[in-house]
Amino acid sequence: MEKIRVRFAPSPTGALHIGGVRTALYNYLLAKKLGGTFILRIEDTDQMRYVPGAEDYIIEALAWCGLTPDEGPGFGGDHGPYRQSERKALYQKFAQQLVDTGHAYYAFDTPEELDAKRQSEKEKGNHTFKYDSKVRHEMRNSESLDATAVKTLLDNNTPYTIRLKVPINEVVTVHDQIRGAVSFQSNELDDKILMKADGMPTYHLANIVDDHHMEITHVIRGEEWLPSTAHHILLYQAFGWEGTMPQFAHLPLILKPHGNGKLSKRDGAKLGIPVFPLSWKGATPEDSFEGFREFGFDPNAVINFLAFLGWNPGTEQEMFSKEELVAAFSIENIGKAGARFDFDKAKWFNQQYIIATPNEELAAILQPMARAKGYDKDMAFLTTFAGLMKERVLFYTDFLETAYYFFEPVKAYDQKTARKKWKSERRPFFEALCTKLEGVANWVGPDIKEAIVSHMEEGGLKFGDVLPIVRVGVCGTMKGPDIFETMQLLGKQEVVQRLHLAFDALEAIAQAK
RNA sequence: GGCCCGUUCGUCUAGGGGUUAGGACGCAGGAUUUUCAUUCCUGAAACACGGGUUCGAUUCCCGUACGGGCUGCCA
Repeated sequence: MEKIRVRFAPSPTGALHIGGVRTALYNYLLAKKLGGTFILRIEDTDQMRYVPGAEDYIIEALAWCGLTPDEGPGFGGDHGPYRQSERKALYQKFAQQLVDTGHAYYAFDTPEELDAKRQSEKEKGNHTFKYDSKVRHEMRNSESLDATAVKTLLDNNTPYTIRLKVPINEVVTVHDQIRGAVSFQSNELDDKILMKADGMPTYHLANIVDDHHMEITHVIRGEEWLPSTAHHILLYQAFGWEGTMPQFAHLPLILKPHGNGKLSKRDGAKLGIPVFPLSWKGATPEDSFEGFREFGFDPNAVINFLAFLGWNPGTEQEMFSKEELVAAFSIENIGKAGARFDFDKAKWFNQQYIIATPNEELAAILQPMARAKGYDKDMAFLTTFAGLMKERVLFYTDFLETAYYFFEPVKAYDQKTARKKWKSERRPFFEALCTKLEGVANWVGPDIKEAIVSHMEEGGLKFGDVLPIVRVGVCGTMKGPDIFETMQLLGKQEVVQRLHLAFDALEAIAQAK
């Protein structure tokens, strides 16, 4: 059997949406599972919407997710170039071929004329104007005009588009791998523009020409493309390429967490959740977004989460490494209905990944983040720290934010604990505790605990009287890892120093009430 | 409006003519942990509706409703 070839073909019009990442993922997964080739193709045929930097973003986002293309711009491959703007001549040649064989025609209607037509039809109460087989003879094109008129227009360099001449009274059937047979009446199909007046092809033409020349075997893309697939099949037929036409699989869309419609970039800003893999700095603040990476997500968790938005393995396993996803993936297990973006589930996946990651790896991830914050701690410290904290964080960023007190002095003390637990008359007891701690020869958790417990018993106090003060004194908060382990990591000098400082602060809070 | 796709707990979903309709997230309660979290246990929670077909439909068919997509010289 021939090796499969799939492509991910984004348009560089801005940041790559998380839905696009999922499309890339499914393509990648299928390619890897079948030992095929995963191709990246940049569909930059719209000069108006082109955004500089978007292509770099796409490549960096795929790299972060571990979805490295086998072929693509900058990745090599012998089916290039992989940017559509660099394949213009090819599209022009094939568009011309279609005109010559009677499958397409020149259309001289200007955008203004078309707008006016749409407007007048609307005012007449008709349905939306459609440029199709029923009206093309009323328009200005090489179907309605005689040959000499057309030649004159062409000789005078009149701007024109090339439109697909959709045949009449045919049924076009898409055999979708996910949805089965989907049929369209050709009479319902409009004469899609194939070549724009600026000499660039539209998606439809470029897509078919490229998929054919790049020998694509499976087209896996969003459901929004299902309606135009009928046109695509017509194009394959017009070119005589039906024999090598790829298989189609149209993916269900990713929907908003709440309310109607598909997930949009606005939802990210509105709900304070990431909808892009990486942060994106657009021209305006409204066009700038925080990404999953900057939010503190592990890319493998994002991949795992995304894989389950529209697909499932058919078993009850939920945690999948990329390799396991490759092994388990199949088009048959892709769902048909749109899936809501569930950020709580994404958080859960990330938490599970962090817990499952070895402490040393966590430390390596944390080190650059710590340095950026000016925290200068070695790998041994960070490794122990990671082990202490990993079961109580959701994101990588949480490590250094909620547990900042491992790196710098306590900024604030928990008011409630201070008021409830601090007793002025016990100050001598706690001062003595510090002295006792200074005497601990082997500064390790169990010995620290023993020192505190024995001092507590001598003073006739209970755990509830002593530990909250120690914890808040050292950490400022009642939340955190085992206090004795924490004290060990922080070191004797630091702990004793913090405790002395804390007694004053706690006293002040208690007095203030 | 037209065309196309879809519909199982709040969410992601498994299942499939006869099941106590399964799992996960989230939620509630409990155990462990003298903090928080983790972990474990328990619980509430679903087959959109109406007709068929059938001995029997959540499962098959048809409608309806609802949701989604497309309807650009965007992709």
